[in-house]
Amino acid sequence: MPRDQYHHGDLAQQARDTARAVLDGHGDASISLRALARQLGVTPPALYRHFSDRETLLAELAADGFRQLTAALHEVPPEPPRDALIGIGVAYVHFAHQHPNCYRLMFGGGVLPRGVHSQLDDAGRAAFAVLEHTICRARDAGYLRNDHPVPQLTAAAWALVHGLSLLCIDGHLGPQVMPDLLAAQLGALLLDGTAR
Amino acid sequence: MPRDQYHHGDLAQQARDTARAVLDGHGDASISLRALARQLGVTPPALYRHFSDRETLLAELAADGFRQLTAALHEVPPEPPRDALIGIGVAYVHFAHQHPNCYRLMFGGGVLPRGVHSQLDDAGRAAFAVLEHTICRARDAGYLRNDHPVPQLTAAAWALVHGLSLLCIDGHLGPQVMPDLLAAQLGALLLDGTAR
DNA sequence: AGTGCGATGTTAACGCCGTTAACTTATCGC
DNA sequence: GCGATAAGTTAACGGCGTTAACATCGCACT
Repeated sequence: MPRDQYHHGDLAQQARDTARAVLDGHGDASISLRALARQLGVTPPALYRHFSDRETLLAELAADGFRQLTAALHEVPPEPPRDALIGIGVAYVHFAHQHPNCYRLMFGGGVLPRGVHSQLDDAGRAAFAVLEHTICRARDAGYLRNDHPVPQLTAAAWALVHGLSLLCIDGHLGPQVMPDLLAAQLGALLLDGTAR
Repeated sequence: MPRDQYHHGDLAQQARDTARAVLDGHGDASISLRALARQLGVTPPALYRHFSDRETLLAELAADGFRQLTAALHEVPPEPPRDALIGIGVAYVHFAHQHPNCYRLMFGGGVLPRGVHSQLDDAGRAAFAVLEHTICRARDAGYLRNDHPVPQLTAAAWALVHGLSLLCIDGHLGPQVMPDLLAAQLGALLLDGTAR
């Protein structure tokens, strides 16, 4: 229990928390190490004792987001297959809608490179694995067509929920859409097909 | 035909071109007005005679991207409906794959706000209209189910191609995927359904 | 109890950025 | 020619990420 003077003991976590608040409120572009330091009553270089650079801090936030997402997906009941698949999709879009700026950071592409921050890559793969596992189970249970390879089915599902998440987040679908409902409807559409 | 001294006559277009090259090569984050001015042999404030700020320049690039995309979608043969729908999807993903950084700028969300740069909004709507129109035609021709509203079908199609584009661009689907082929396969999957 | 050392801060500085104000020069219509 | 205006310049402000060099705190060991 340190006195909050020189060593105030918890700078790393406080920095993460504050940065996360800024992220949620104003987006990753608004996260500035100098502003962060100011807000924490510390000089800018102090943060470099805990994060090798700004990008690493962002990567930690994104990895945390992936862990949250993974947890949310794990809460979806695994049976019956159809409900599990649609439930995963709804949970996915729901997460993105609840944490839009975090989601954009996680999947931004331009801002965080792959293959550099290993814990970020791992956390991302873990989230993906839940989706893939659900699809495998559904196919093994005979619910999905087996004339298409699993990676293709997975790509379709992921593309649909990922695209829907971003379109919702960015307001491209108009203001009054209800993401959870729409996710369920589009999930059903993918399962049943749009042609007649 | 100005001597390239004080007024070199074409700064605005040259700036757009150079910025576009930087965008394609290194992403929007690497576009710096100062570096741009340096590269064009001009002082930084000169650019402000032609662009009210950095964001406006980026918006012009993004709007140009939307116009390119719209043109590409218009080249897809409109018949028969199934081929038109899949063709639109393939062309869409193909564009994103060819101009990843431009596509990210167009749909980045965090970087360019809606409702601020009207020409950008217009260009975006025009691209969307092509997709929606194709779906309307297919439904009117009796090819698509009519127990779902058009906006829902449109959202499904758009979400799929948008999501697939970004997943490809960001390398989330592995290195050896072929975007055009995958787009055609997933398009068929959405039309025919994944359940059996 | 003293001491040395590593962890954790600080100060000062570098070079980059976007942007603005005030000024200068070129070009074009009359 | 000349005057308005378009298109450049110089100089400056404040913010940013990051680094090097230095200072201080607190714990582990003698």
